Amino acid sequence: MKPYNFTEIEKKWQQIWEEEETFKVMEDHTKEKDYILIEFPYPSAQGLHVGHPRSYTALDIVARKRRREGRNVLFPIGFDSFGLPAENYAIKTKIHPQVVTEENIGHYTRQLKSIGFSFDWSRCVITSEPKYYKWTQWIFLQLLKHGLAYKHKMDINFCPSCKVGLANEEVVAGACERCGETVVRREKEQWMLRITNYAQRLIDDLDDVDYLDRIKAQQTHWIGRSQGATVFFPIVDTEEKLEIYTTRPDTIYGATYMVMAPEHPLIDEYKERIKNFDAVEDYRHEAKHKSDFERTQLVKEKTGVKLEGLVAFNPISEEEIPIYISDYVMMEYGSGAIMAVPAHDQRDYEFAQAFGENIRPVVSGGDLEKEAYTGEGEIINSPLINGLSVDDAIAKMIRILEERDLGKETVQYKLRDWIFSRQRFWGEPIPVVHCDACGIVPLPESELPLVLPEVESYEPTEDGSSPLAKITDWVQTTCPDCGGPAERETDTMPQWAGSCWYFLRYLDPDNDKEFASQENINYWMNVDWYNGGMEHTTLHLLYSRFWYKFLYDIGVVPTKEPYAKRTSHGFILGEDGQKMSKSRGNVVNPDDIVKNYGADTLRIYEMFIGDFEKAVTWSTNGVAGVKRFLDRVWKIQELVTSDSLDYSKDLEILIHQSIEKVGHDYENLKGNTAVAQLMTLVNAYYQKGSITRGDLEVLLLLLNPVAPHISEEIYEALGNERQISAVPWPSFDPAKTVEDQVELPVQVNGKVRFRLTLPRGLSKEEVEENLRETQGFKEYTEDKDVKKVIVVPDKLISIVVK
RNA sequence: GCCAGCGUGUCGGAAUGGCAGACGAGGUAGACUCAAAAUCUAUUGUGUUCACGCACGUAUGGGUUCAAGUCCCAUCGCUGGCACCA
Repeated sequence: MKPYNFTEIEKKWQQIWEEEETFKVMEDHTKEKDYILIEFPYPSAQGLHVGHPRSYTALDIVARKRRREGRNVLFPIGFDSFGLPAENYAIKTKIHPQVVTEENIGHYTRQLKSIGFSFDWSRCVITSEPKYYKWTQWIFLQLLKHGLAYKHKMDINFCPSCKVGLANEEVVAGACERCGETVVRREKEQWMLRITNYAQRLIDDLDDVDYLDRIKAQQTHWIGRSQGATVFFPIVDTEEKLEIYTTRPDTIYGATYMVMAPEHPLIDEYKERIKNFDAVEDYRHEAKHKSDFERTQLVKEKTGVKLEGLVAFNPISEEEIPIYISDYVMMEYGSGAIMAVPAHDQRDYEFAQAFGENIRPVVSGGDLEKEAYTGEGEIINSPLINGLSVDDAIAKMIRILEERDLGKETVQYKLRDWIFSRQRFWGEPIPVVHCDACGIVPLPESELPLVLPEVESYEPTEDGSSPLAKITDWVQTTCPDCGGPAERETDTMPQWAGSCWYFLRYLDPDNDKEFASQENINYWMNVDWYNGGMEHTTLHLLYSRFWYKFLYDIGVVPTKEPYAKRTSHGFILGEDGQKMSKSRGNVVNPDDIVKNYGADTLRIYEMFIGDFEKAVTWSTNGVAGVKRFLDRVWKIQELVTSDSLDYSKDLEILIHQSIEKVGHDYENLKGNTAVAQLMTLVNAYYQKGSITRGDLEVLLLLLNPVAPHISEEIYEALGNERQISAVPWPSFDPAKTVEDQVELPVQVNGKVRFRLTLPRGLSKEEVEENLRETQGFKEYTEDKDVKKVIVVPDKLISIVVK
């Protein structure tokens, strides 16, 4: 017999699948569909990571299995090809990001094909292609039209050396990730998307989808809904009212001072009245130049400045109370100001201690000598609500505030609007112009796509604008509305834009009239199963749900949620248990595994390595073990001594069990135990020494989703005309998954003492009758009192004696 | 600090409340070989016994149960996420 030449076999089958378009999906809308989606990769210069095939294989298995169950399966692939690395590379080398991106996509494509995924390559989408991003721009224009995109001045992280705005992820320990320069805050006008309008729906609709609980929990937490009250505190001797948000209106009698964020606009408005404005300015300056990093590192020490000359009035306790500014209050949350209740909030407590402010308890309990008391208790020192519980007091105080027009019940979210512009080149141009006469004017749809112009250099400009700003003849244009001179927007969209809707483009990737035909959308949506990394839970996953809900609102998609089911895979760590990285030298290249062990070994190993959801450590020995398994599978061909398509009698039960278990495990991302079961089956075949053709074929049918090449090869060698990919998934007979006889362990006072073999299916009474006959029973109950006999039919017997 | 999850042999890991350690790796012994690799066979939680066996054993301490790795309470440790969010 020929040796197992995986290189040859894998090349052969990959070629067949490509030529025969085996996995091309048909728009046959009469069939039941399954839309199975993996997160499309960013085509990095490093090439595929061994982490990629883990989730791709798991879902490829599901796709391959479900096709064989007669479903119309869409399992597409594409590339999320806009992004920073290609641009940074371009700055260094002057090579157009497009060129690098194309090369990388070519590399990824070859790698992915070498692993034998059953993607429908004919539907490949690439987000940096104009025919794709035309529709990303189109969606942006719809958002703009519906008031969900707006420009807003705000502080961003800015690297003075690179002259570029940085995303939070690009700031490491307060410094620029690329050059190490200390990052400062700089005010810039940014495009924003009103994701906050959808906050409540993004929480509520999680009830209707099947996501892992931890994904739901993380999203809910990220959106961060809280319920409380807005209260207005008048500022003495002015018409002004300071608006605050609190979740504890019950403690308002304990509000002995107020704190505003350093950026609060009221400060400038009343600077004439603030006697120590210099000190205030110094503090504000300091706070502004503290990076987010420093701000959070200095959590312990409370700092601030009292505003001399401005005094607030607590409208419930009717006292005048001082106002401070402090950077522990954030401008971005609530209204940028708080009522400080030092007795019942730990931060306020610390601040009050540092500044000698009055700590007045209004809820009984705790020890205010040590810390603030945040628990339940009876309201005290609060004439209007004394004696109530916290919950009742909150409700009553909100009523009082509303009656007296001093405030109202309010819901707050931590979620902020999405900063949607980047001062970068390699992204979708934002398709609007700035016209002196008309303001911001969207491009008409007919002018889409607005394509990226050629630029000389990819460096940002002096003032931190996108390199597009330097292309004068591109920037200078005419206003689509008035025909007068206008300038194009030079910001581009963030990396996340293209991935917000790519799953819709797969449905109809070449359509140049619509982003996808309504017919196809109606047939394929929702995505039945979407798998991706946990790191995308609060960004990509949330953003794309937001866009999809918007598309639903404007009537172009039929469902409220894009993804019916979401699962997540764990990371693969290097052999040393550390994250794989070049500098650690622990990177495993999937190409090497394919070359030295074969794609099937890689695929099986990635499944066998451990619990799909957990982080796992790469093991070269483990890979070798899987290869040994496939060698054994290959050599099973020599064990076939009968051409019968029936299963061997003494293997029948194990085979039926395996069909059940392997199918179940594949569907539940338990590739590890599915593979273990296949190993058990193979071991049993060897144990028996001679098997039928039917025995081998059923093994191949089960093995095929995880190891498609070797299984097709052996199946063909057995003389089958059809490929396994066209053979229905095998079925099992539940009656044949169990033995006629069962061996029941007999526990005496919780310990297994002996066993009893009985026919399956006996009633409790029958089992007990049989039990009482046994030598063991007599032995263990001799001169003892049998308290209880518990029979779990076909499982176990438990005897309690005294 | 908060949220989610985890803790099982030498290692990766299995176990709808019902025989803990499936499957794999590694180790040990043997077969084949001049030898090695590969392959095959046996063995492999700890203690104790010549042995059948017996006792112990799923981070720690307690509890519920005829029965707990699994459920409950507390503690310790680890991982991921969030974090001066009022």
